[in-house]
Amino acid sequence: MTMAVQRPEDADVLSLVRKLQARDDLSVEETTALRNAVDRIETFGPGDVLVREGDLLTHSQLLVSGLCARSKSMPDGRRQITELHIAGDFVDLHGFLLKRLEHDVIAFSPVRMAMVPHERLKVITETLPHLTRMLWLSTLIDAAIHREWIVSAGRRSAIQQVSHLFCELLTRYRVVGLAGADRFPMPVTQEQLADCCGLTPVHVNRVLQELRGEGLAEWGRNDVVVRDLDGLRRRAGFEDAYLSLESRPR
Amino acid sequence: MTMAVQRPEDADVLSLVRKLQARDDLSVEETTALRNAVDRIETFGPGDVLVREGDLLTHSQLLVSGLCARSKSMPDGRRQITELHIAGDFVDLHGFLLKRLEHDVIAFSPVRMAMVPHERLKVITETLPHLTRMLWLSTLIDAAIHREWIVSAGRRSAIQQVSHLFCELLTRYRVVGLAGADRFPMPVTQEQLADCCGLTPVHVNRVLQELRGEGLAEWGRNDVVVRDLDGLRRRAGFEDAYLSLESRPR
DNA sequence: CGCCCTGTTGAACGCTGTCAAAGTCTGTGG
DNA sequence: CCACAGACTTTGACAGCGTTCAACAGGGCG
Repeated sequence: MTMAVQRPEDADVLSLVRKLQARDDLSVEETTALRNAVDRIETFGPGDVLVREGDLLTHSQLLVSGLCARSKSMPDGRRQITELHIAGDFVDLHGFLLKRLEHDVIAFSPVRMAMVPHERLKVITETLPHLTRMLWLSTLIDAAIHREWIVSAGRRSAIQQVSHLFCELLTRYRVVGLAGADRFPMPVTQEQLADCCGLTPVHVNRVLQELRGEGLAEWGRNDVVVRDLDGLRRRAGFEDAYLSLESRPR
Repeated sequence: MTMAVQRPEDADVLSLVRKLQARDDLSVEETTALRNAVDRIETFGPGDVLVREGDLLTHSQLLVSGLCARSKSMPDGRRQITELHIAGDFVDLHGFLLKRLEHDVIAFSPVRMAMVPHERLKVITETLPHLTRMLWLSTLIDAAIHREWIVSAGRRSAIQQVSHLFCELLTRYRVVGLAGADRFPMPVTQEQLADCCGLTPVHVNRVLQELRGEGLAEWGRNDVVVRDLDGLRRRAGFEDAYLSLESRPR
């Protein structure tokens, strides 16, 4: 897939600002600093590798639009996805301090990435402590999501795992204002969904049929339609506390 | 179990300093700031709850000695542990910005905790940017460990999971200088180990027998003896890159 | 001495994986 | 407009890893 480079615009940080504002107020100075931290915009297509495992990193990438995933590959070729990222997520802010990631970040759809040089992030840590804490917070929410995925993989049944993931994504899309009334974007194959849940594509297929049969959710080519949110939450045992949706001083 | 309160000493931050120094140099000013951030020391016993899910937090706790765990409880009473913490780990530094944790932190052994008021952490973020980044880094390593556990729970067999956990703990204990030549402390029941791996205690028991039978590792009441580290690593597919053991400017 | 927690063992069950094949959709090019 | 290729989805039969259930053993501690 070809890659295009563009000039950044104010709209590019909108989803990130929404995401952070849901957890604490941001000042104008802070939102401006985020906007100015963006060096350029690049676009990629499905399957493109945005960050390769082990590479030394100099930029962090903010997902402006589209869907991407953190994917860990095993020696035998099997894969496990450890997080899905939607607009407003800094897909490799972890790389700002880790310097190398131990996994790939790959695009699941056409994506627009805002490139932020680590040097500018460093300046933020030296001049804007509250904004620094908010960026730190965003990585802590990533960690909380990781923990919930550990519970899913370790203790939930296949149908609960898929249900839980759907609840999580609907909630996160709502935070940035990108969910429909009862649906959210999901441009993902069943094989990729299987890699999220640690299942096989065959079994994911059966689970999706069961979810449809129970009237809970329907899997489409590009999105998921939630037919019965309460039922889905109950099926999943979903509680949104781990997403830290309270606005409070941080 | 009774709780005792004591005055902090320099030695209380030693393991943390070692852990951070393994990733980047710390200045004297920074190590002093860490030492002065400690308000008091408290001790707890096995089974004690150090942090309860949902509580509003005002301090973060640095584990000085002993072993503790992040534990998520499900409605049906089953549990999943999402991380084990050893000396030098800030068990709820995440709580500094999340303000509430979505899981419990429990002691697995007698533990010594250094209590650090959030107010003092906030001052660090406002005056010591590099130390702030190092503390942030420590939470990013937690997240990397979480991701590895997702892979374990999602894609590794039971014996690989247990082997991988042993490799991880031996490596982390070595960083803070608390591992023996071929062994590390593990004051944990098989049921608790099962909660780490998303398995049943019965199956964990069989896996431990298999590891012993293959001459890879032996499970003791208070520690694990690694008989064949290379073999264990191969069995687990263990790579230590996710622990960010390179010292470099951050 | 006796309780309770922890560890151990065996047998049967079942969720999910594996394997194989057929069906469907979509974009492409003739 | 149709034929075709390739990726994705769907289905069925069967196997296996890990669970469940039950019973028993061992050991620390009151």
